[in-house]
Amino acid sequence: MMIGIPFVEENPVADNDCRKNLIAAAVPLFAAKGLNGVSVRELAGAAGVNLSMISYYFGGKEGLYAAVLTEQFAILGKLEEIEQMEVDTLQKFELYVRATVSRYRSNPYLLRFYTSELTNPTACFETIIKPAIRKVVQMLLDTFADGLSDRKFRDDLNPTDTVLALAGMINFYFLLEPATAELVDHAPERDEQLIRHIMDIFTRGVLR
Amino acid sequence: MMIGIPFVEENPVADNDCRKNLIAAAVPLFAAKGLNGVSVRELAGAAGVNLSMISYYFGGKEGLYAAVLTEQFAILGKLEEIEQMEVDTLQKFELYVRATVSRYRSNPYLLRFYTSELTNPTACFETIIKPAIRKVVQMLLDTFADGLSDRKFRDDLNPTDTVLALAGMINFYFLLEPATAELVDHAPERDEQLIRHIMDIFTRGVLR
DNA sequence: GATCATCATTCAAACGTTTGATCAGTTATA
DNA sequence: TATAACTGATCAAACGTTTGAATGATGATC
Repeated sequence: MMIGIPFVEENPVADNDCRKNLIAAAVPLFAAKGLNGVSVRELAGAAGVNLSMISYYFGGKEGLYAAVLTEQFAILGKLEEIEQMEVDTLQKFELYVRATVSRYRSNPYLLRFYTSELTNPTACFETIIKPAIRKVVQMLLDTFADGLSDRKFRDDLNPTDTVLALAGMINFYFLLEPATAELVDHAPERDEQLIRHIMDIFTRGVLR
Repeated sequence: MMIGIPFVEENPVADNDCRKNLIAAAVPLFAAKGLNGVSVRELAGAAGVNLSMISYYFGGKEGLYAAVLTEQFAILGKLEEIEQMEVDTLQKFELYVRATVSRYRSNPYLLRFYTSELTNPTACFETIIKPAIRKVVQMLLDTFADGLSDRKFRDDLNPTDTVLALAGMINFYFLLEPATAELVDHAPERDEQLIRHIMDIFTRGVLR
């Protein structure tokens, strides 16, 4: 009988191919079809392992999904460091935009999980996604407050409207890609121009 | 034997309670859990009709889903009229933002279908969602071109970056609501302020 | 050094349940 | 009475999970 989920190595000493392969194969599948859109047989088949390994290592399909999301969202923690950096307040916003772009470029599946959980939340939403997002928004709000107290930013703007506007400009660009691929050039080569334009609009909007 | 889908009244002369109830019940369920997250029994139960009515009226679960999406996205067609209106170019953008806000307020499920299809596209994506989105983006691009040729807008901005920035600001605000409800005030009473701030940032960004 | 017990791991097979779809049959309508 | 609307029962297929056996490596015991 299966009692619990077996040990999880913190240090990657033991490779655990089976476990590793399952997560690697699950990422693109869950990202494309969602938790309910993929079967355990499809997951096991793509990973090249026996389907009972999902229950063995993750306690079930939802456990594997949670493991995937945990791995995907770990990278969001890096954003918190931005506020502590010793650069101009406005440059912190640009760092956020740049970090967001490079995150989506280096991990093409993150945004799918992000919006999938926002739209059709699973059990993971409250435990993993919501806290991660709130940390980022809080960081942006604090950064805005810094710029306000330094008398760099206009004081007639609502902080949340402002930072969500910035986050919206950059996130929505990537979200819309599947629908506007033929209409809009989403090539990575254009990222620098995109960042400049977004920061341009934002800067004119918030500066005194 | 079931041969095909029965007649679909264009004019709502016959009420067709069964069909109507199914769509009405399916909207919140599909919006919350996605196509694969709801069973036909759950749908029929919520509508208070027999399970086989789904196949009878819509040819199956996916048919009901398509009917829901068609109904939800029909309202997007209204946006096309904006470009033809005889108002200032910048005011057209504000009309777009206002229409978007009021659309999400009057139909709280639309955004879920919108982003759900963008993230985990079903068969409906290519036929219903993609064309609808592209029409809106095209309308915004044309509006921007008008402002450019009138020498009202800066000519050093990329049109697509600009209009997607505007669309992102307003859409992302609603998308993020489930995650930031405790952090950000999303009350409809604040909508007017939100619109003003977004248009404020956008106007400063694009005007010469 | 050989034997044994123990352990995590992996497997094929089967589990019971739920799925979406369909059927023949019944009621309602016109 | 003919057609449309609807019902309860039933279907095969797919679902996620569990089972018990097989495997191979590890360490202790004699």
